[in-house]
Amino acid sequence: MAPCPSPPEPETASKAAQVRAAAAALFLEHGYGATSMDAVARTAGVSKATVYAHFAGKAELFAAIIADACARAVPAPAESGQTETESDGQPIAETLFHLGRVILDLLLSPEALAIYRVVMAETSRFPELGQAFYHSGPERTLGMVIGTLGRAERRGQLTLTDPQSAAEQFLGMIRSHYHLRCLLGIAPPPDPVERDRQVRATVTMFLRAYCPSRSEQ
Amino acid sequence: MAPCPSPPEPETASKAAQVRAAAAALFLEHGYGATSMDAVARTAGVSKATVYAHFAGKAELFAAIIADACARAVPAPAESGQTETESDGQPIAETLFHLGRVILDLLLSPEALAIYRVVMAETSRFPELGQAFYHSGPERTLGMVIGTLGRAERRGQLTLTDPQSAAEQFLGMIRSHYHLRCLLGIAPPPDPVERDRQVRATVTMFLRAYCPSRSEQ
DNA sequence: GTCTATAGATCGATAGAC
DNA sequence: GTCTATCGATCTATAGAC
Repeated sequence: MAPCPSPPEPETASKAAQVRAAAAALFLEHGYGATSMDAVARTAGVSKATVYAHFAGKAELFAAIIADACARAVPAPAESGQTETESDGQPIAETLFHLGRVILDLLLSPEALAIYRVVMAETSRFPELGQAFYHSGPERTLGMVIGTLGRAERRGQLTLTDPQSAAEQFLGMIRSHYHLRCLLGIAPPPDPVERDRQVRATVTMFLRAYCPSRSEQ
Repeated sequence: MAPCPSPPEPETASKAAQVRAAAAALFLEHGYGATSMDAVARTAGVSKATVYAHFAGKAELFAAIIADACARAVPAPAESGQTETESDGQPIAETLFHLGRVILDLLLSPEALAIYRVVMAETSRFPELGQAFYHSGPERTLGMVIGTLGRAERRGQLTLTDPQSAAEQFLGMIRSHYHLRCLLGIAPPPDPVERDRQVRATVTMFLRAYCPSRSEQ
């Protein structure tokens, strides 16, 4: 029988991928200092020498894993909800509610919370990671909100003095205390009903300040 | 000559205080995992055995230092600006501006940023620290804002459906992206002029939504 | 590339003299 | 209480066989 080039073993892919998966799980759960290369190798089911054959060291492995996590956890919902939901006939309240709900779900996802915690903790040791995360995460989200607010303003649905400032206000209210409470481990992420209530309150307040015709709320 | 009970040596106080000071500086700058007991002892100018004579272990030392930092960095400005600034004759815009400015300065202080980073990073290993920090920090700040908004509402300066929700919105906008950017090390804390502009924009937006008579803005 | 085995350094914590 | 000296464990990283 011919040798099978890709064995259907528990190794889902190459050894490098196993190492990446194990390192991602451990780094995001326990942080940089509390994760040892021994634990990475053991979790990945390979030897430590194999880990060092694919990554130059612990710092490089950490940087690669965090960069991966940033690129993977963010942009998927970032582009959605922009073309379909946001149409001319859509009330601005509905547009903002959907946008805010998507962003809140993203912020409160376990992966995003883990990335926030780890990147904040290691900004002094890995300054470039904070930059990379900010550009691929919060900054892109902010740009998305600015775009939505700007288009709504051109449609006459909003009256803004500064779209950037209004977008930061909107995002700040969406995060509110929930993001902080979850990052500190005070309480588990709220259920969908509570998230709806939170986003609804934000949109209502936002429109009271920036909507010329108050009929939508 | 009589023996001097408190020598005017570089040791500012007792050895225990030296250890606390050194541990606070190292833990808040480098985090829990990257700070060794050797480094604490060396920085404090004492031997490692002395450190262990005053604290049972690294975890206990860390918990003591963080609890100290929480109690010290927060309540000083927490009670100010409540009785003096907030009088019946004061316009609500001025009250909110002063309150927001104090809170923003507190959030962006290097000590507060360090505490946020360290506590968030170690929530899995020290869950009680997240609770302690939240109660002595963000929760107290939130209560202060709720109190101010409630009193303003009773004076007829504001019309709120829910003071708690409005306070969280106010705090979220005050934090905005500055707190996040500083936590991630993207940019240094903004200068006083920029902070004024940020708080002013927040208060203006807040009053457009919640102030029945719009004459103040 | 992948393994076993280990070097070399550092960690948290302690023993014993004073 | 404070010191010096050190233990045992663990860490990052590598050498050498296959």
